[in-house]
Amino acid sequence: MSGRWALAAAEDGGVDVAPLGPDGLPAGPVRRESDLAGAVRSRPEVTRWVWRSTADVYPRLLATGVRVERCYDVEDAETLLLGHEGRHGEPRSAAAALARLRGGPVPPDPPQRQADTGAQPPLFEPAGHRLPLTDLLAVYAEQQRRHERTAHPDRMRLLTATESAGMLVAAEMNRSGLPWSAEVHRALLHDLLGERYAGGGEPRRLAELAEEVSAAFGRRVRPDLPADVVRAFAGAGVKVRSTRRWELAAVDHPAVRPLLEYKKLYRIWVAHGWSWLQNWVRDGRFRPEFLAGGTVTGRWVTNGGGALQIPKVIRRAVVADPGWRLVVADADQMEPRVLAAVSRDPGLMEVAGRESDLYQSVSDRAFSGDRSQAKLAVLGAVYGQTSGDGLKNLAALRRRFPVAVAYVDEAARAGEEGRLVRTWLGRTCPPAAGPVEDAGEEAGIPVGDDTGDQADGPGWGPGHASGDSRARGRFARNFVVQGSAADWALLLLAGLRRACADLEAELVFFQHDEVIVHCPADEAAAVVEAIREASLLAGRLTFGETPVRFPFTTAVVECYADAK
DNA sequence: AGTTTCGGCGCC
DNA sequence: AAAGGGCGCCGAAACT
Repeated sequence: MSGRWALAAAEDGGVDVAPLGPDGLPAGPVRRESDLAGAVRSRPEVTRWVWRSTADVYPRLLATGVRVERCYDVEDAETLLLGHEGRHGEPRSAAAALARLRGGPVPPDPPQRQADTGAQPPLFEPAGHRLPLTDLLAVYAEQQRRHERTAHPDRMRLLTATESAGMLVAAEMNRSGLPWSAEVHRALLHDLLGERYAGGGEPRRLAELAEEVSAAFGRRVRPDLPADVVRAFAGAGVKVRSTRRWELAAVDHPAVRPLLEYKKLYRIWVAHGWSWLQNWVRDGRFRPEFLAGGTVTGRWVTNGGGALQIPKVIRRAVVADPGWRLVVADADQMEPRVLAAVSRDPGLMEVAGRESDLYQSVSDRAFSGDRSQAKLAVLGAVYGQTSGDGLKNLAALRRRFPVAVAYVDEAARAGEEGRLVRTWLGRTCPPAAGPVEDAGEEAGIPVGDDTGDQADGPGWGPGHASGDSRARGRFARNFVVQGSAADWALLLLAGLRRACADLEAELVFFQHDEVIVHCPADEAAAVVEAIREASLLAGRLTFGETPVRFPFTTAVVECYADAK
């Protein structure tokens, strides 16, 4: 008997397992086993494990060297199904799902698990999370039925399956870590920042730049304090509203150059300096915690170490093991290609059907030759740009690719009106997503008038198209593209993971549209080919048959910094 | 003293 | 040239 089995913690510390039939219903008696890893290891014929939570179960399996082919994560599916049903806020635990099914009081979700830096609790599925296997299966069966009630059941099934695959990948990457040379990193820091001084103060180079800034102003100024910098410029007769880089860059003053240099290096120092190295790198690996599906759009997030924001200059420290390579693969112009696939705009699909530079092609067709303007216009359409250069070319874009622009416009309208918006596979954006009613809303006030924009009181109460609803429109506009891109990227990851299972190669990094595989040098060519095949398959599985292609720029390197 | 928000910037 | 989407991180500032 192959196929699906289900698994749940038993109250005695053991584990219950049961085979499932093709209909998802139990196809045999529940068996009690004493040990989780043994129960899984002894059933290599199982192709999909149904369990409550991958984050609880899978790290324990990996710790004993057991991997699984596929899984179905009931609580993750519950989250996606609730969202699709427009019930985002409801508790998402399996216990809550069971209570809704049985009509009992729905328990609130237990507090979020801490990032597991320490030892794991002795039992998986601690009290409060655990659900007996028969109850878990009742929830699972109901979820199957709920899939059928969605707008596109086949896509929704694909979505929950691929999110579950993403959870497996994340757990495996958390275990493997990203190869990291502390030695290279230290040398890099020394080159950039100079010596560290005792007492934890600024390193030499930062101290020197701070001196230069102060000298330029003729008084002591701390460049890391925005308020101090704004005051200093005011004292020098220069009005700046903030100390953002682009605003300072336009100012003609001798303090600007050292100030901008300071800010760049300061950033390295505080975010990726010596203490970062101390905290996050051990035994030649950087180990952040990847969280699959950590955002509403489906993009991943990481806990710790800013793993998705590694500055380019620091990537010099990502170095393959001796005799191994890093295969770095980056999807080319992912967003417009995804827009082509979801909107089915004939012109944009044709352009996206070529592997050559899409922005250049758009530029050739819609404008007259300027690639950077085409890129700005496309991204502006996706992000909901409201001014600037991108807007000027939006009209041309609209003429040449009317269906594509209408697609994101409609999403924006839906968002403004509080309607649900979905990705291609059915991940659903909460109706009030985006900036709700928090402060920092004066973004709608034009530059040049800094009078009391908070002295409004009854001025603009609830109602009409506020900056708030426009912000939700931009959020929804972006959601359908960014989220559908995340759908596709998950399929890609799942396919690549499967190919790597036959090799020594491991997935070690994933950042929205970029993956890194660490592999023996003689496997690199096979990995490159696997990426190509996974991309083809992911495009077809996610979006159906379209002419759209998703080419990758792939590099086989020993050091991440050499990839671009 | 401890906790939350802000400003700025890193990545996509 | 510079109002766009998603995040995390850090120290300072602003709170309780």
